[in-house]
Amino acid sequence: MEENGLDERKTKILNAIIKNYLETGEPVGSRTISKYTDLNLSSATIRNEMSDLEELGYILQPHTSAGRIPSDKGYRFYVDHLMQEKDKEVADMKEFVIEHTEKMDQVLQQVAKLLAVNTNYATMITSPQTHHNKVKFLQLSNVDNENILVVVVLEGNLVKNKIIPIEAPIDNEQMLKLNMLLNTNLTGLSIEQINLGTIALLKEKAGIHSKLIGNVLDAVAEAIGEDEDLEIYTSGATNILKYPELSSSGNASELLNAFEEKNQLVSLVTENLAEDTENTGIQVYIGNETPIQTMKDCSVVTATYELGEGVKGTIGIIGPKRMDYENVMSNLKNLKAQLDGILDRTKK
Amino acid sequence: MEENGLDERKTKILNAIIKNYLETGEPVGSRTISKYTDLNLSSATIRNEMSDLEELGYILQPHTSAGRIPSDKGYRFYVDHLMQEKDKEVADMKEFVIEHTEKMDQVLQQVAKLLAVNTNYATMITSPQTHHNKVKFLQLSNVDNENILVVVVLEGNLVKNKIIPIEAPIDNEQMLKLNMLLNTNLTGLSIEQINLGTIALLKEKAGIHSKLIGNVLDAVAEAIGEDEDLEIYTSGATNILKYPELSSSGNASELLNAFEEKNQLVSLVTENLAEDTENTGIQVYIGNETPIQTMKDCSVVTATYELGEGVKGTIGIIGPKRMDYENVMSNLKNLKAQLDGILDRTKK
DNA sequence: ATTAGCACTCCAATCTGGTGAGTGCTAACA
DNA sequence: TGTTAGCACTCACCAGATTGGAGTGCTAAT
Repeated sequence: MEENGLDERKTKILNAIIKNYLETGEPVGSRTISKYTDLNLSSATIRNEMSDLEELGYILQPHTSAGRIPSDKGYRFYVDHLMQEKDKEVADMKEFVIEHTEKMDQVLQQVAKLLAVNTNYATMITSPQTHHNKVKFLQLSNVDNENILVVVVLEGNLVKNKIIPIEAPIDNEQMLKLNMLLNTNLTGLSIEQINLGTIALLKEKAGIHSKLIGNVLDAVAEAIGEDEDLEIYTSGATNILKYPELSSSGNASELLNAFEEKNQLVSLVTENLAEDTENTGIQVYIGNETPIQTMKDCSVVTATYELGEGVKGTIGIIGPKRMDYENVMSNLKNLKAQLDGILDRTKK
Repeated sequence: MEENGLDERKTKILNAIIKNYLETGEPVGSRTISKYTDLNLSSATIRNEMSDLEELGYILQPHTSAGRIPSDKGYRFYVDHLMQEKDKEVADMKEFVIEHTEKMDQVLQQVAKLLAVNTNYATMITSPQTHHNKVKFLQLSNVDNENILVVVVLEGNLVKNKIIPIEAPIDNEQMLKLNMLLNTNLTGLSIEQINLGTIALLKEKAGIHSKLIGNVLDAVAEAIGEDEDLEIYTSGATNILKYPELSSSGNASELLNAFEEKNQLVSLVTENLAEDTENTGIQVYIGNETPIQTMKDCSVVTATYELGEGVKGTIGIIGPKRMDYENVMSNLKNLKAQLDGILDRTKK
C-alpha cells in the first residue's frame, strides 16, 4: 500500500475525511479531523498532512479557505482499500416480495423499489437474459380458416405464442401430423441448434406444407427472440432530487430523463456483463468512470445476478458520489444471493 | 354570457390578460394590455376594469403592486368560452408511429412520447380496456407429466396462456375429448356469460375429469382477467421541471413520483371514463378540479379514445395551469381520431 | 365615461459590512 | 526533525440598507 504515497497516518486521515464527508456532505476541515480521530494531533499537523493528500490527488478544495472533499481518486481508494462492508440483515425482503407479487415483472419492479427505499438512491434492475433457451414443447392449432396458432413452451415453462396466417385450411389429421413432426424434431433444441439441416429435413418431411413449416419456424425464432428484448425496471429516480449536488447542478433533468428513457441505461448492463468482475460480481463506477456520460457526477454500483446456466441480469444503484458505499454494497451482495431463490419460486 | 357579469369589453380584456400570461408566465400589468389590444384605452381605464375583474374572481394579484394573473375561474372561463382551437396538422404521427413500432405496448409508449415532445408537457396513456372479451378458441395440451398447458384465444386474436399442474397424466384421446367439450360449450361466450350453469354442465360431461375442468376454468378466468390490469405508459415527466411554478414549489418531487409510481394516475383514468364528457370526449381539470390531489397546481387534460365496442383507453396531459390549452386540445383531438386506425394495424 | 397625474407599495437586484470557518505560513518547541 | 501555537489572510454566507422599476389606486380634470 506504500506505493500510493500514503503512510499509515495519511491513510487514517483520508479515511476520517471521507467518512465524515459521507455523513455530512459538507467540506471537512482540519480541526474536525483533529478532534474526530483518536490519533492525537493538532489541527496544524492535520493541515500539513491534508496539504500532502491534496497534492497526491486524493482530496480537493472546492475553493480556498474551505474544507476538503474527497476526489474521485479518493473515493476509489476508499472503496478499494478502506471501507468494510456491513453485514446487514435483509432477510425480510424475500417474504415481502413473494407475498406481494406473482409475476416476474412485478417481482423485479418490487425488488427495484425495495432497494430504492432501503438505500435512498435510484435503482434499476433488468429482466434476466436467457441466451440458451431450449424448446420443450410446440403446438399448432386451427384458430379459424385464415389463421393458425403457434404455441412454444421453452425450458422453464416460459410460454410464447404467435398467430400466423395460412393460405388454405388444414384439416385436423394433417395438423396432428405436423405437430408430431415438429415435436419429435425440435424438442430439446435451442435456437442456435435449429440449423439449416434441421429445417431442410423438416420441410422435406412436411411435403406440401413445407412453406407453412417455414413460417412456423420463423414464428418460433421470433417468439424465442422476443425474450431477448431487455426489460429495465427502475425505481426511486426521484431520490436524485434529495441530493443537492445532483439536483441543483441543472442536469438533474437529464439524469431523470435517463431513467425515464430507459434505453440509456442499457450501456450499464452491457458494460456490467462484459467486465464480469472477478471476485464479488459487484462493480463500482465513480464519477467519470461510469459508462453513461450523463452520470459523470454520480457513482454507480452494479451487480450481476445469476439464475444458473448463464441466465443473467443486472442490478444497478445510482446515487451521488458521496454514496453510502458500505450499505449499498452489502445490500447488493445480499440481494444477489437471495434473488435466484425468489425468482425461482414465482410463476413466469 | 352576460350573466357572468362580463360585458364585451371585460371579456376582451380578460382574454388579453390570459393570452399574455400564457405566453410569458409573468403577471401582466395594465400598461401592457393598453398597448397589446386594439381597443384604444389608456392604462388607467384598464386598471379600473381589471379591478372589477378581480372582484369578480377571474384574475388575482400575487401581491400588491404586481400585475394580475388568471385565477382558476379565469382559466375555466377561457377554456369554456374564449379559446379557439387551432386545427394543427399532425398527420405525420401515424406514419412515424407505425414505422418505428410493432407491438401494442410500444405503440402506446411511442404515442405518449410523441405527445410529450409535441406539447412539452408530461403525458400518459393507458392500454385499451376490454371489458367484453369473448372466448374464440380454447386448447389444452400435455406439456409433461405434471403439467398441462391451457391456451385461450379471445376475440380479436388476443392470446393468453396458463400452465396448470395435474394430478395424473391424461392420454391423448381423453385430451381430445376435453378440448372438444370445452370448445363446443365455451366458444363465443364472454367471461360474464360463463355462469354456474355452464360450469355444472361441463363438469358433469367431463366425468372423472370434472376437477380438472374446474381448474381449467379458473385458469381461463384468470387469463381473461389479466387483461384488465391496466398498463399506464408515461412520457416527458421531466418536462415538469421546465415550469418554475411547478418545479420550484418543492412538490416537484411528489409530482415526478406520481409518474414513477403510476398507480396514482389510475384515478385519472376512472374519473375520465366515468364522466364521459358529452360532446368532445375531452375533459379539462384546472387546479383543484383535478382528481389527483398531488396535481392541484397543475392543469390536467384527458381524452378517451375508443377502438369500437366499448374498448376504451385514456390519454392525459399534465402541465402547469398556464398550459397552452389550444395546442393541447387540438393535439388530443387529432390524436384521438387517429388512434384507432393506428392500433388496428398493429399486431397485438 | 375616460384619462392624466401623482403618491404609494412592493419586489428584486445590488451593495455593504460583519462573522466564522478554514487555510498557509512561520517560528517556537520537544 | 516532527509537532504545535499563533497569526494573517481568504472566502462564503448572512443580514440590513439602498435603489430602481413596475404596477396599482385614487383624485381631479377633460
